[in-house]
Amino acid sequence: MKKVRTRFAPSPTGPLHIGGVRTALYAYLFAKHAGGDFILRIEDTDRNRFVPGAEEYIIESLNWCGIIPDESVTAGGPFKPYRQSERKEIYDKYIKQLLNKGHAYYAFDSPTDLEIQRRAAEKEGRVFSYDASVRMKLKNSLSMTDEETSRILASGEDYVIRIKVMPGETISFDDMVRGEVSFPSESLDDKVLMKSDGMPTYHLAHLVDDIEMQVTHVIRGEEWLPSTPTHILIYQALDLADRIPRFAHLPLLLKPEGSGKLSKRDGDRLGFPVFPLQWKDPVTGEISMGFREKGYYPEAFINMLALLGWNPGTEQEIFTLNELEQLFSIQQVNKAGARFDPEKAKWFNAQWLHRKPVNQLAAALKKQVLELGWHNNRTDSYFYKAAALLQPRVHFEYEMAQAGKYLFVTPDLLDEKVLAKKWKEPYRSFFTILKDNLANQQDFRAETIELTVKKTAEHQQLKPGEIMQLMRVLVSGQSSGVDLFPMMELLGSHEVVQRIESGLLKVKG
RNA sequence: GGCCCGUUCGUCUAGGGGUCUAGGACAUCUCCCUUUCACGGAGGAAACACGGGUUCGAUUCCCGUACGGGCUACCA
Repeated sequence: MKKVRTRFAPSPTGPLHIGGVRTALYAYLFAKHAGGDFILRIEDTDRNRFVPGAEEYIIESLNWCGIIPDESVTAGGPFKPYRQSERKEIYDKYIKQLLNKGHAYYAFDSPTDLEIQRRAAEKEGRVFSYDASVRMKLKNSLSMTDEETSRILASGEDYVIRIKVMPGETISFDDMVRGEVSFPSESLDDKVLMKSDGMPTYHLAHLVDDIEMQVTHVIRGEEWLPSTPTHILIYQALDLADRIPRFAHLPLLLKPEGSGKLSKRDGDRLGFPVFPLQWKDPVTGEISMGFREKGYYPEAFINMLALLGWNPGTEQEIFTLNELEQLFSIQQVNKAGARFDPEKAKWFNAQWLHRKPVNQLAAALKKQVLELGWHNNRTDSYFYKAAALLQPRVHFEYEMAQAGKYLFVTPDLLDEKVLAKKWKEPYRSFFTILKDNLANQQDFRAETIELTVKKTAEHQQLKPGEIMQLMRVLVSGQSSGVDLFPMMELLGSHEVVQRIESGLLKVKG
């Protein structure tokens, strides 16, 4: 049994979209589940679309997600180089083989020639396709004599090399997520294998590399499904039919609303990231937000992505990368496209935050509070307790300081709505008495505070329910927040008494 | 247009001939807990696109239709 090897092969044309990250994740999980290797290969055969910084961005993104390749440009490996632009000679060898066997041919049609063909076809309501039905009428080594071909080649004129697809065949293969898929060869065109600049196209390069790098399973997006039969034909032409990898074509990620696949525009329009990391366009300087910068944990991010199109068949929803590696199976991948739901993404982050150790949150909270300049003399124990109170009520770490502002700063405004609705002037004397009772209380713990409050209320013939909300507003300024009595304990007797005192002054009679 | 792929609650999905009165999660609504607020818990509303077959029986299999998506570049 051959060792399982999968790869993720992005092209460095910009930031990695979350659909791409998911593809990488599935390819990684598939390999790891089988105890195999995961390779990162950079497909940079198109010089025109190369974007500086994109390759580094891709590597950093995967790294942030914890998707660590066994072999890559940075990690090296037995099949280096892992950048296609550095593997030109290898492709040339394969091209020559195809040419020699008559499976590929030279084509001299200029881009303008082809454009004319397309227009003409369009006029007749057809779509031009460079295939067996027209190739003998075009300028190529099949329609010309060998002498002519040699002469043009020698003259240095631009040419491309195309695969010669024979009509009348049915190409079928067994896709791991879709099952048996088949195509008539007439529906295929003579795809360009080598461009006029001497670089191979994706179709040739990826296939050669997959063979050379001993890739066993090709896991990629659904957009590649229509070109897969051409790839199979190339394998066959190369006498590599017995080494064709298994294919798995993943469904696409769709927009949260409307139709079509998820794009950068959707993120901008609806206010959520579509990229793992923030990206600054080197040309326009435009900045696109990233999940990392939006406060998402990488664990939550990949957890969410993993469930977008895959499901283990149980009711568990929170998984570590490790668990995913153990449970992942390509048979459980859905066939239909999945809409990305930004709301559920937030929920995943909250779930992970609720599971974080409190001291991690305490450290984050401390940093935020210090940055805001709210208080710098709080003890670490204070931050720990504050973080513990805040933990269940936030979705992101960065929300903590603002959500618990009253734990650090005396409120200057009290919630008017609650006051208007619940305040009655007779309560003033109650709070005055309560304040004194609290001031005299030796043991200022949540339970004893609660007892004091209830006893005092009882003495004044008040129901605790009447004054609880008002007490919260007096102490925190807000109508909602962390557990009231633990909050008072944390603030301490002196602070609480002062806040009630100054709060009462702010309440209009 | 052509080729290919898909279609279970608003969204992510489980289930794949009878156990489906179609399960879970997000969002939404109600209630409970907390005489506060969240977390949490309980419950409600909410789906097998449609039409034909096959079958004793179809959400599940087959065929059509509709709808959605992808591809149709010397881009990947």
